[in-house]
Amino acid sequence: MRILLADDHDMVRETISAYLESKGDAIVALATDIDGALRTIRDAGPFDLVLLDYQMPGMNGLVGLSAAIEANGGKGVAILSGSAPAKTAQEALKLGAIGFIPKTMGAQSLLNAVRFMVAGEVYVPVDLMREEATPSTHPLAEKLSQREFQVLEGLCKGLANKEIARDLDLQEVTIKLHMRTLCRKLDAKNRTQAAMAAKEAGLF
Amino acid sequence: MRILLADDHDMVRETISAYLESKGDAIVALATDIDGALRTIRDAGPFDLVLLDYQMPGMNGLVGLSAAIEANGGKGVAILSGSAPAKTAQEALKLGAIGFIPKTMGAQSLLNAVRFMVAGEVYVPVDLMREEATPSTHPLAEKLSQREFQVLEGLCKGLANKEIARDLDLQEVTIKLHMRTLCRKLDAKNRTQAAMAAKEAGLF
DNA sequence: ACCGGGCCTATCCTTCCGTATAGGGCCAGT
DNA sequence: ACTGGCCCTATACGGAAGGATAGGCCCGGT
Repeated sequence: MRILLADDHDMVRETISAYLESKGDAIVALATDIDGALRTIRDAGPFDLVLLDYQMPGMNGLVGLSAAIEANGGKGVAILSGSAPAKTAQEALKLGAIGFIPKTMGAQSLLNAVRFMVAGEVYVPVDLMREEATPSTHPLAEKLSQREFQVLEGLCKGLANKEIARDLDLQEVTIKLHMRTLCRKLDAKNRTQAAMAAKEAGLF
Repeated sequence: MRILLADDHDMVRETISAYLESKGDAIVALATDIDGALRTIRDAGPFDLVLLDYQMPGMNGLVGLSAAIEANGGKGVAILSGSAPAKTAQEALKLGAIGFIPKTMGAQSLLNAVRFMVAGEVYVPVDLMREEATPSTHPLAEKLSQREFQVLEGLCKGLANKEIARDLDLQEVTIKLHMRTLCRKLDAKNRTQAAMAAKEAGLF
């Protein structure tokens, strides 16, 4: 099977490709960014499977994914992600990805998943499906109430209290209240620190 | 040579260890977090080299590094990092790390570096040294002046304009000025969005 | 029945943020 | 010599953020 692996980390790219080639019977082409990946797809024809790192130069969000899917003409494209926000996985699948693979997955499992996807099946790890069933369950987010979580989400978009209030159909003062408890719980001095803490924890 | 590799991403951990064991003549022990790494070091005696992922459960910042260095009694401990802020590398070395390895490095280079460090030498990639010489050189940061960069750094710590002004020995108004141009350049509506953008870009 | 916790709202006040306007100094390229 | 970019400062104002205090609603546990 012919596979294209695109990841900007040389080490990750080379070791994973070496693994797939030795343990699996794969022929692996490599790319370091979206542009390189798209070029390789066009030059070397469609691959049985294209693996795209989620965090890579060029593919802001998932815009690069659509381009790759189109370029690879029918055959599968999957997303490879280090810190998987679960929500991203759903969006990727909605855009037509054939799979979503967190790097927390084992190497042998990766190989199995790759074979599965090459066969045309859609692969999603059970962890993410479970996480979809029980909406949140995040180590840091467990301390927060639902409201506080919503407010934090607005905060991380850089919204003002008034805007968050409008979005949630509440009064501005209420947002301020939540913001204060939020800052306490996240051990932050102000909204910016709270936002950074949330970002650091991988929420949003 | 006996090596301990600690990384919370199963895939990365297993493929890299497979590479080191097949291409290099290494015996690789594995751990998924700091606690596991420390336990393994104590149980299985000191390793010729310990490789710690920078972003891993338990090791907030570099506090886990010191513990590992102490536990490994004299023999080397190195940091493995995905997004290398260069400054972190210097701090790691200051704390007694024997090396700093960005994952953007090739697999063969990793092997060379590992052999080098096992021999007792301190390894740092030239990229980082160069980056130290020419302070910044960041894709997004190239648009920013030095001052703006400093202000952004303070912002990302969650500091108030007044505090940033004190740190840089400037007037608060000046900070406000930079903050405004900063927001324009980062395409942000306010300081929070600017901070998130910086975080997103991997600065700090 | 009572209490506590989460939630929403209100008023008041201080401080900080964001913006505008208007200077001056420094240095590099034209 | 002039322009333009970067840097610093000053004054001023409206609005937002942050904090304190106080009250009411609903629900689950004692």
